[in-house]
Amino acid sequence: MDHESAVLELVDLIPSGRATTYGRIAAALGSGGPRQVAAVLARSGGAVTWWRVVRADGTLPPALTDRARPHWLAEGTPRTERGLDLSQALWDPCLDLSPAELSAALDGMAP
DNA sequence: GCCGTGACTCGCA
DNA sequence: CTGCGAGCCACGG
Repeated sequence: MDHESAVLELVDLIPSGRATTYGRIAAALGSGGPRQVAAVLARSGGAVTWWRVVRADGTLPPALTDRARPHWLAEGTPRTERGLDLSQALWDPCLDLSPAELSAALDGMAP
């Protein structure tokens, strides 16, 4: 299990209609930082549900917001004008994921 | 193995 | 409210 796969796997576990941030994922992994999560998603090229991962303020760069909006609408994700309403949509792996699921996704990455 | 890069974050002006 | 700067660290060259 490497860091990259763990990121992709964790992103894949985000429930429909919810979202999390680059930072929360990084925190759940216990290693790397937000930029690494972003780098992995960028490289994955749409092979995962990347639209459920947003910045700490609930927005994405404009180009990505345009592509993500249809998904948010289809999934009923709580939105604001600029992006997502994280006070309602936020899904934190550490809190909303069962320990078993979390450890399965990390597969021994976090201490 | 060193080096530039970036879909980030946070504090401060 | 907006903007800037420094810290961040795995990935690919």
